[in-house]
Amino acid sequence: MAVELELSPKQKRPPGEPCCEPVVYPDTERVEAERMAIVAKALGDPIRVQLVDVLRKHAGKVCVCELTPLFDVGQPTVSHHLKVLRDAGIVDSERRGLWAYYYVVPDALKELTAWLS
Amino acid sequence: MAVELELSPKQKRPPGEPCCEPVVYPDTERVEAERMAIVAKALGDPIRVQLVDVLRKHAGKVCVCELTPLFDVGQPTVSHHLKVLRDAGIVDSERRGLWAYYYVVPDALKELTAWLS
DNA sequence: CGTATCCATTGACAACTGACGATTCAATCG
DNA sequence: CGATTGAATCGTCAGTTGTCAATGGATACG
Repeated sequence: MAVELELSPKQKRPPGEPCCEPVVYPDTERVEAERMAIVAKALGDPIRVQLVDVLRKHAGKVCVCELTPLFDVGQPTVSHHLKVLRDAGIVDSERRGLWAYYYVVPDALKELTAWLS
Repeated sequence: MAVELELSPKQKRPPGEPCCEPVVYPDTERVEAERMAIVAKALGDPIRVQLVDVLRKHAGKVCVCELTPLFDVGQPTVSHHLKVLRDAGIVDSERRGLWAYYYVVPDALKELTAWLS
């Protein structure tokens, strides 16, 4: 890894000129990067990482009342974190009677995983 | 996917008792979740995602002066984003003369990728 | 009906973020 | 030396985030 690349001038450039010519950047990447960032940002909190972890390990729908006592924060805060995950499309919920069941949206993390690899 | 799981009571619970018994949560997960969140948080910005993308595609060390013109933000802001990535252990830099070269730390994204899969 | 329960929402607050302009620092060149 | 350049740092500012206490809404039970 860490292959040495020969890039641009990099040495003895006459003053008055800019350093390097800008690397072209495909515009399609920009939209893709935005999606990655949204998902990654939603995972940028330990509680939300654990929430996703629990939901995945249960491989089904989990009641909020089971998630709340897992953390040292109040119920509204857990509800807030679940909303962040839902807004990012990572999880979704289903109300059944008095309870709300959350589950990981299949393939929601697929794109980010693919990009990371 | 989305297997239905039989969980706890969930129906006709006598008032006065808590809803569900809390699910046990291994403490080792907590430290792991913290590391995931740190990396994910660092990737939670489109510019930083693109920075990592460019650095990876170049498969080597890239001068900051080549990165700056790629974005619609000033040089100090790009420098700030690079610092965030470096603090998260995702990239590292090497100064050679007047220029700074950045590169993706090998296996820096390995743990997050493994967790996502 | 009234009450209890689960969950979401609101408002408030301190802390953090991303952006900029200005400055600083180190290294190179004349 | 003095001037220039690449890059980092500093201050500042608006916007966002994580948390809580309090409230609200819907459903179930008696």
